[in-house]
Amino acid sequence: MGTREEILAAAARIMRTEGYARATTKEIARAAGYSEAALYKHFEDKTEIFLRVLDEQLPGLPALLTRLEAGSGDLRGNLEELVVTAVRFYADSFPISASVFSSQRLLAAHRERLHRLGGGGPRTPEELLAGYLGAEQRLGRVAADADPTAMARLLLGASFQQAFLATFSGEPLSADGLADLARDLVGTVLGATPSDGGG
Amino acid sequence: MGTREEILAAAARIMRTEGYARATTKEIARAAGYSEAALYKHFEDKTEIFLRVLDEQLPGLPALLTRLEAGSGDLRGNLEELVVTAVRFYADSFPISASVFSSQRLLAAHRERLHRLGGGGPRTPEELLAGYLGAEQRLGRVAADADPTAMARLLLGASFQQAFLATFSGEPLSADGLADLARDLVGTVLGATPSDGGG
DNA sequence: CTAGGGTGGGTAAACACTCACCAACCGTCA
DNA sequence: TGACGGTTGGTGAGTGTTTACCCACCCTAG
Repeated sequence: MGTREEILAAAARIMRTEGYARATTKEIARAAGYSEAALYKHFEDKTEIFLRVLDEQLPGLPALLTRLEAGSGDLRGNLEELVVTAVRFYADSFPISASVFSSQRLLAAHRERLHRLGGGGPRTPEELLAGYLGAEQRLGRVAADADPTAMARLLLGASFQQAFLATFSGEPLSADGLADLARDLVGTVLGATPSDGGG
Repeated sequence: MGTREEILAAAARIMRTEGYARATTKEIARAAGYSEAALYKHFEDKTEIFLRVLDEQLPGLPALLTRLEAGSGDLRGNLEELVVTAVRFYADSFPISASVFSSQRLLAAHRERLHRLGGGGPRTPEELLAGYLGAEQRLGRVAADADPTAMARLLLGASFQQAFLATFSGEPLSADGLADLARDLVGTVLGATPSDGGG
């Protein structure tokens, strides 16, 4: 890992654990094991560091989504695994995403970057999941009158909010709790709750 | 409006529009029309100002939720109105809630406050909505095998995330778009999509 | 010898917070 | 009525600290 990547990793670590306010140039340099001046050999300014963290240091939810293949595996199982992954992903990335709201300048810069990158490239998680559900629908594994976009929004939205609440309250996400949550959410969205519904 | 309330309103305004990073004591004082020293006549320190903003300056989603009465009105209509209100509420409060993540100190202080206030008092939106749905279920207006908690999490979660995405992208929430969203989400959660399903 | 990547030790500005002071209002008392 | 003193809520001008950022310099590989 080069110096540049060490700096970005340190910045991401601090933002996750201490919050944006503590992610000062001095703290980042110390955590990365370099001097403050070194930051400026690799980045224009502090804003660029944060934008790079957002671009390069967030784990990939889209990666899992593009692996979803209609018709393969168990639909319910696929969706439950997706919810578990999504909650973990959101819980991980939330403290960093939230810091974008710390400054209007950061927010504006990040919006512009997303616009430029998002033009013809990867689509949003919502669109990817809706696409998958639509394909399953065409295969007859999802009710014909269902609304794939609404289903995607409900599942990802609930994952997002549950991750937010967990991060907020500081309680760790247990594997069991996550599995229960995933089963209940997927069961409700697919329309038929299995008979052994848990708490 | 007393000085104290003017200060809180100014702080909330700045956090909403400029972000936490710009919400300095100097800026708050200037926006409120007082000197910096005046802030410290009314508040212990800056942290207290932000905690009070969170307590007193956020609009009330719980208020709408407690007005929901099982058996009255149209179930679908009630839920759609709730979704519209929830998206607006979350979009309003997001920039302020997000700033809690700016500092571990703020986050810890806010957690403790929530714990103390939440001990025997008002419950969370999720619990209130699940309670309402359970009551409707007992009245036969919601399918007997449905999971009220999962339904509440899906509806509020999707509202939360859609509000986040709108705030993030900077696009305003149109009344029509919100109504469509609410109809699709509620229709999917209740299990039967109306025949005239829109885009 | 040069160039890229590193550092110690700065700088000016911004930060949260405080101090001595003051004006206006209060009930009291003659 | 009106002088008196205390409390409340306000201020201008600071304080020391922390911030992002930079300069002069250095070390080493090619």
